[in-house]
Amino acid sequence: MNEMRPIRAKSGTNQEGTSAHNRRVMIDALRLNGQLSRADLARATKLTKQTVSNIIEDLEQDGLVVSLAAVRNGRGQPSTPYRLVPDGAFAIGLQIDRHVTRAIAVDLVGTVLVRAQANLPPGGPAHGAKVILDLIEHTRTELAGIADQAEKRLVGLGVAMPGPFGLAIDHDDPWMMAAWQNFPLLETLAAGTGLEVALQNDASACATAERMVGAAHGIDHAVCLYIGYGIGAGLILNGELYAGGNGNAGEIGMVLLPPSARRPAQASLEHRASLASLYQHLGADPAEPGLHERLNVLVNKDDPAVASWIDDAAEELRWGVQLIETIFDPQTVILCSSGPEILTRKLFEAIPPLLPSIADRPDRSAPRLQLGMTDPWSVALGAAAEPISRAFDPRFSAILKTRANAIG
Amino acid sequence: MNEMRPIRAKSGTNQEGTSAHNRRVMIDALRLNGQLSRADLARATKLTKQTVSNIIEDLEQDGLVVSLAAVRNGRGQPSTPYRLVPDGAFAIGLQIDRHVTRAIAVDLVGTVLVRAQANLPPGGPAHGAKVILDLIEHTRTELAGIADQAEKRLVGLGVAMPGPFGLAIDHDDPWMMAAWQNFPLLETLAAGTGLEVALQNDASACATAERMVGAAHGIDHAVCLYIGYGIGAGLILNGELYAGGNGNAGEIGMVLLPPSARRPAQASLEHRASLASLYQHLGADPAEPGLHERLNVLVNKDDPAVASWIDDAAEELRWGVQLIETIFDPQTVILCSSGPEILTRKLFEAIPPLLPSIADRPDRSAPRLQLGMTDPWSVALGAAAEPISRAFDPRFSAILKTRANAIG
DNA sequence: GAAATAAGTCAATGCAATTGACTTAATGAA
DNA sequence: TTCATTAAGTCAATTGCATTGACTTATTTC
Repeated sequence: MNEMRPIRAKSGTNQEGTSAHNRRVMIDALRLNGQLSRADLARATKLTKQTVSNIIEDLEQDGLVVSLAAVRNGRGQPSTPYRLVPDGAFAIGLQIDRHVTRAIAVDLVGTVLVRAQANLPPGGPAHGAKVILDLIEHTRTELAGIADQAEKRLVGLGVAMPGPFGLAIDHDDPWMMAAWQNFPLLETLAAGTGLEVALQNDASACATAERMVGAAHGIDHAVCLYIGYGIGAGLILNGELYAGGNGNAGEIGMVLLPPSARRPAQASLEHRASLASLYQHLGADPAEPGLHERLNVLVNKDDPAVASWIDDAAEELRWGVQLIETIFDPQTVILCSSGPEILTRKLFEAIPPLLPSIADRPDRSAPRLQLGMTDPWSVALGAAAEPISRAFDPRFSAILKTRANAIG
Repeated sequence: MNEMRPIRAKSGTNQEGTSAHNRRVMIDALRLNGQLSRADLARATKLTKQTVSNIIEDLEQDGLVVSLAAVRNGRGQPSTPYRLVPDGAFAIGLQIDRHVTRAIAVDLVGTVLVRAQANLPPGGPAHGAKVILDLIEHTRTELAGIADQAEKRLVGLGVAMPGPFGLAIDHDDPWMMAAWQNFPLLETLAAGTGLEVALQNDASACATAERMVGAAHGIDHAVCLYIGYGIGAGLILNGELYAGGNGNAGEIGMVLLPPSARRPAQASLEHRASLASLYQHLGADPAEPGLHERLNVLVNKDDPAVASWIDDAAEELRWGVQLIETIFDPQTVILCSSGPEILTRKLFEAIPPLLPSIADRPDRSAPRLQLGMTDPWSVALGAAAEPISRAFDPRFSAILKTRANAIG
């Protein structure tokens, strides 16, 4: 056939794909249920006992699962439960923010083993790249000191930074977030660390974290409403993170208010409910050292300026929640923030009553809105969770062949 | 283990799943590329020539593909292209609207073979159910007259009706759309037809149609902005229709306008840009016989009332497009409507200039907004396309085991 | 004509899940 | 105590689909 035009098609699969999927399903089941016997796994995955036995044996050999003491459950031979081995795999997560960068090392079950932080000098990647590589190196060394075989079991490096990605940019700030986007960051990090590198925006990272160890654990349809310097939504759809056609899905902060709102043209949600808007409201410089702590104090003592911002922001977010519910029909919405915990909590408390929406249904199980992780490190945690998820979670792409065979 | 608490886990897979997936990949590739040789398929799917040969032989035996005349392409043995056989499978689609119901029969490639329509009497399912079953029966009979083996190759019945689904409802209209929702429609239809039945809302159906034979053909991230009696968005995410946690994702018409808009509380997009709003604007009764044609005439002669509605609606939709782009980051947005073609076209022309959004990127290929199918039957077509898609498109769920084995 | 190139087939192999019988270890009833 | 019952888990053989490597066929190029 005409070799000129590219042929569009999905990949096929083979027994390797089958096997890979089944291994992932086992790991996923153990992650969700804590501990399960081989018989449990066989029932839950609809595979045969024998198949499960083989796979579990394999996973045990690979150091990913271990057996626990046998338990009697009535008649019949006692079962031997298995659970995940935390030290079975590790990943490093990197958060790049405006003036700070954080690195985290996690294990297979999402426990944080190392935290490290560094200030990013103004001037963008020209100066920042080395700081980041050093930070990763430092994290990696610390991890190697704590966990045996950590290097061998390192599955990748996840990176989170503010989006959106890939746009033509006409303005920039002293920290040059825009410059970071044009910088070949992934390539630099891959070359500098020798690890597989993947990028997501900070709201997605938050959602990834919530899915591994937080409120979205085991939930297939959840949206994280993330309030950072900007605002974004991290989307868990069909049990997987959804990034959109260009990795920018969920940039809810850039939604313009409707034309009839009689607002200054092109006002966006971000303008009234992000930390940036709070800093502006307070007349604070986002780069001010110790701002986070000062903010913490202000919120604690019920500073009126902060309180009035909370009222305004909560009103906007109330609408944002309704928007998310209406558009995504998730099982739950999770509020996350990189701000001080108390601020997030107060914001969370100020949002109700929620507006009527399709989420207001009689058969709900999860709450419409819940508080997510309030740790400012949760974005970095999500960054670290991504490689773990990519390596071990069941997903369509994992069954597909990635390369053709020698013979054809 | 404790049998009491249910174990959450995904299904495993086996060789059946592999084989099923690979068959679907072949069909998908032929659908997307028109015609391909076995060698083409092997390269595109990354499977071996032999595997492809076996599968194609199977598919040919099953009457799903046929070979065409061999073509010479330079050196080497000429290749034998294959294409899908339209008569390889059929499906029936049913659209239930307020006062009318439509049925369509399509073949494997989405060609419409039968159209049938009936008025729905007021009074909801009590009276309507029989009308619908008769309409389906009629469509089926006609199809059997046209296509050989149609009954044997009928893969299912797709149903489309206005959402949202599953809410507690406190008001209703004479056509009792709400009553339809509480009625065990799927069960009734499954029992009455003996077919597999699936339900989607009308915006989703439109997206399904656009994906099979329209502007979303071969595009993995697309959103249909559908203007019917209400407004909705049909979501194609990662190449599959996304329905949300409860089948209500994309109910964009129910998005409330932000609080700061100084509007009557709880105004929604639907109030100004749906056909319902147009009927109200014109003081027309939606149930008026021949309304569609009258509207057609009005639009054609540039009726000022219609024109002013178009202006208003276009302004709202301009915002709606920006909202969709910002939230889903699709490759393209497709405007669909169940109204008269000219109305849809005028609306489409009135929407630009589009608002700035993340979709406004330097590396675009598809237009940000395009006109979809303007046929009022496209919802019914989408309903019919769903069973075809479910039976033949590659998707994650298709590889998973659905039942455990005898032995275990 | 002969070499090169590509499509497609043949027969054997490989591999992961399946099958059915079997073993082990508990409970509960006689 | 004994023995049937129930359930977990193993063993060895089988199945079924993709793969492998050699081979055939048909065309172009030199």
